Amino acid sequence: MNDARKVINELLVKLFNRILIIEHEALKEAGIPLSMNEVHVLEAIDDLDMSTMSRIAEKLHITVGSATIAIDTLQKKGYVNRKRDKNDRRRVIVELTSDAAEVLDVHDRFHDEMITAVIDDFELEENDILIDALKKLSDYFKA
Amino acid sequence: MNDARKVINELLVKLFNRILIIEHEALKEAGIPLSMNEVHVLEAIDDLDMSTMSRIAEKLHITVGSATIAIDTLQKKGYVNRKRDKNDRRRVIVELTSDAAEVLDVHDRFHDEMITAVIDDFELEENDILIDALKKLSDYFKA
DNA sequence: TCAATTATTTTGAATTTCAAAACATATCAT
DNA sequence: ATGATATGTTTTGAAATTCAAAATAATTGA
Repeated sequence: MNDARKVINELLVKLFNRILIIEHEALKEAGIPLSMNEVHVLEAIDDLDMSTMSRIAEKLHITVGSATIAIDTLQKKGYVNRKRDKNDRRRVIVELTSDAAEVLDVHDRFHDEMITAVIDDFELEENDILIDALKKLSDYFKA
Repeated sequence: MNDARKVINELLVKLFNRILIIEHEALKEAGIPLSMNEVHVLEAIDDLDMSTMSRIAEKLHITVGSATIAIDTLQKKGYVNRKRDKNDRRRVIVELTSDAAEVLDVHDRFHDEMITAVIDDFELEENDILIDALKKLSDYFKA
């Protein structure tokens, strides 16, 4: 296996786990009682237009039953509220509280710093090549 | 936020999860009764020289108690064996069975195909730039 | 209106996680 | 060599996380 393959594999296998662990420890130190899994639920809700239980479950690739339980504990912890959709009372809309917005802000800033650290040194042309490669990687998994 | 930042962030936030989901579904379809978490335990054991409980726990950033339980279920499923270290009988050495080796082979081939898909199109010079960028990303998290 | 569909929750079982206590073995100092 | 301390693993109890399947509730369409 040549150097390129080794480095890319190392990246895929280990880097992402390392990021998750670092983020998890940052939450712990900040006294935020959330797992990374729970932060990902908050992110999903933030991304969705109408964050119903089934859309949240679909986005996170979990069952709706699992979503119910995830939202239960986030609600107990004060990071989300449930409300019924007025047009279709079967639906539950999940909303983020201001506490959740704060957590997501911190999370966004973390990602921002991380990216800055990586791309600040690059020339514009090198940036293009990097983006090309990452897009290719990303596209490979969309298929 | 410019295009480079967006793509890199997208990659970090979503690509890894997508890979895990795809790998998990591949295991399911192959009838292998393991979660990705459990595969990562097998990988850790494979990587370690002397795979004692505490080394496995350290490598995976979990407590030794959690490692005990993880190894218990992998043992029940027939993917690992325990044996006592003869020089220090406090230590438990965990060994992979041939079933585990098979799972890791499939996992390795999956990663190989993935990498091939990404780098096949690149010129050698572009490869160097890509590796540079990925190393920078990786180094940032080693600190 | 009544059956079928859609949305969510509940249930029961298995895994995963932690911290702290319990247990076993080894090492070090006296 | 023996008693204290350190090291390695398991056990315990509690909370999260996951799934599949059953139960409940509301809507839609014939």
